[in-house]
Amino acid sequence: MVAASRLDDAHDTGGAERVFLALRDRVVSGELKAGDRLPPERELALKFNVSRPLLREALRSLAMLGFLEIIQGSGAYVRQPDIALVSDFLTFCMAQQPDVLDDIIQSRIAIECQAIRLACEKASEADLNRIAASLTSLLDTLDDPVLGGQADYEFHSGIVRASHSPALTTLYRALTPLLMQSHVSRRRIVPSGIRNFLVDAHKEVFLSIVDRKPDEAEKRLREHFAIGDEYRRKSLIAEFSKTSPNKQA
Amino acid sequence: MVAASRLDDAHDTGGAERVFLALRDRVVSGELKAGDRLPPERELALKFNVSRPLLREALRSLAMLGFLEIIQGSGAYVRQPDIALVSDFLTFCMAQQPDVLDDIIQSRIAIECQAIRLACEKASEADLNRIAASLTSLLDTLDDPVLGGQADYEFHSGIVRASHSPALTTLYRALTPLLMQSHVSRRRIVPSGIRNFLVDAHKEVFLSIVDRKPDEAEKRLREHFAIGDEYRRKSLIAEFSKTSPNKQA
DNA sequence: ATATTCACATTGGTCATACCAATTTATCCG
DNA sequence: CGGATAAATTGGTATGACCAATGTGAATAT
Repeated sequence: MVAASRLDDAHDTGGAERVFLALRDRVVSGELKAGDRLPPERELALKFNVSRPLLREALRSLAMLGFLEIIQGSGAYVRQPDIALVSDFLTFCMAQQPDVLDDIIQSRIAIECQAIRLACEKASEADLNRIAASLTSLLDTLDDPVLGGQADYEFHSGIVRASHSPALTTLYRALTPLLMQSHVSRRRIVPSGIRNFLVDAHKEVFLSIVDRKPDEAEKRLREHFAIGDEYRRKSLIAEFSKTSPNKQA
Repeated sequence: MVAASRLDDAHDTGGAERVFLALRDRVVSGELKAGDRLPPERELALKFNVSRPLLREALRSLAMLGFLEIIQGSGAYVRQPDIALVSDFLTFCMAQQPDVLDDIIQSRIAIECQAIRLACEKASEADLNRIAASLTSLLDTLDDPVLGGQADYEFHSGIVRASHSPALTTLYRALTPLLMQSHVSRRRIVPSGIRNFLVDAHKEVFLSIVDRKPDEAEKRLREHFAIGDEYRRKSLIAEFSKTSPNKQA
């Protein structure tokens, strides 16, 4: 009842799909746990009353979805699907829609703002230490756009992790690849003179967590995002008016 | 560079996977647009230097992932993958982790709180009308747990939709199946005397959007969620102390 | 001339079988 | 007992054939 979608419409799906669904359900229902080995193909083919090529279509599909790992000579093993696949797929789905790259930041703000509130409640000593460490490396990598971007990411993902919310963490991880695209490029255009200001913003956010003040923390985080957004607009306008100083209606 | 994951590790992947990746990349790169028909299987098999069963393993996998729709007698057509598949997968990934069902609500709060801020900026007349309509049907279905839950969902998804953020909307849609599980059941335990109070909370949230006051809107929405959460706790405790009045350490 | 129908070509769906390659297991020899 | 080798197991691939659904176009009836 959980995993539905179009796949299980009453439609007498073809043989391959029938097998695919049967095996998939056995995995999602927990009947097949991670690490379990499936029976040999020839045996499974008999059990499902299909030929081996058909059965293999189903197995291969499950493997591509990350439900199975198939090892030649050994067998097919159930495995925990990796969030990275969701991420890929999500990336693709969103990439199809126009202007999503500019919009994806909204998901990020959403998750982080909720995460930081939870972090104010639940952050452990270790969480705070980790975030503090990323703050330090943020300071140390001010001049390196790549390392700096990485430190920045670790700071923010540290907040999400400190929320101790698996759902938020999972979502954030799924969005990370998409975020990366607009992330590094954004940092590249930040005027060098203002970097200290950005660092201060990070510090303030961090301190609000330490002080366990959710409202303040979220407020500061939102300001941090807003400022970044403002810079992006400004530099976009600057770039734009440089090439075509008229077009702005 | 976008969609990476383990699939394209240097590994000289097997033939089927090779074909799978080649075709998948042609889709994600836009070389194959939605609606395009692939060459016949026999022809493709030749082009990739694989046998038809092998090629079919790849095609079937793509179909299961939602990249293709295969129609007997007609052909294989590229199609826009459906978010519902992401949803399924996300559902499964999260379901594997313990206590996620209680935690998924955090994702919901995150998205809606960000969405409501955007909605305050961008909500159109039509958006407001839609939300208002769901408020009305919320009033009309106070006694029906199913219809009431549906109206409730329409109210909240209306807010998300009013944000005009494709990213938030997509994510919300992906989470919906998971939300549904804890949604209806929660409504069922709301004491009937307090329903008017809940309706008022919805009204206040709505009015804040109409007034275009993001901070107020988010605050009220958070209160709305907090109250729901409180009810849930109370009824859980009540249920708990009924069956085993001691165990609480 | 147009519409309907029917036969044929195209294309995916399925099967059976054979053989190759990697792994695992059993066996044998030291 | 342990390592090496052979046999069995298991996935990987190929070929060819036939069925079923669809699409196409020609022949026919109106």
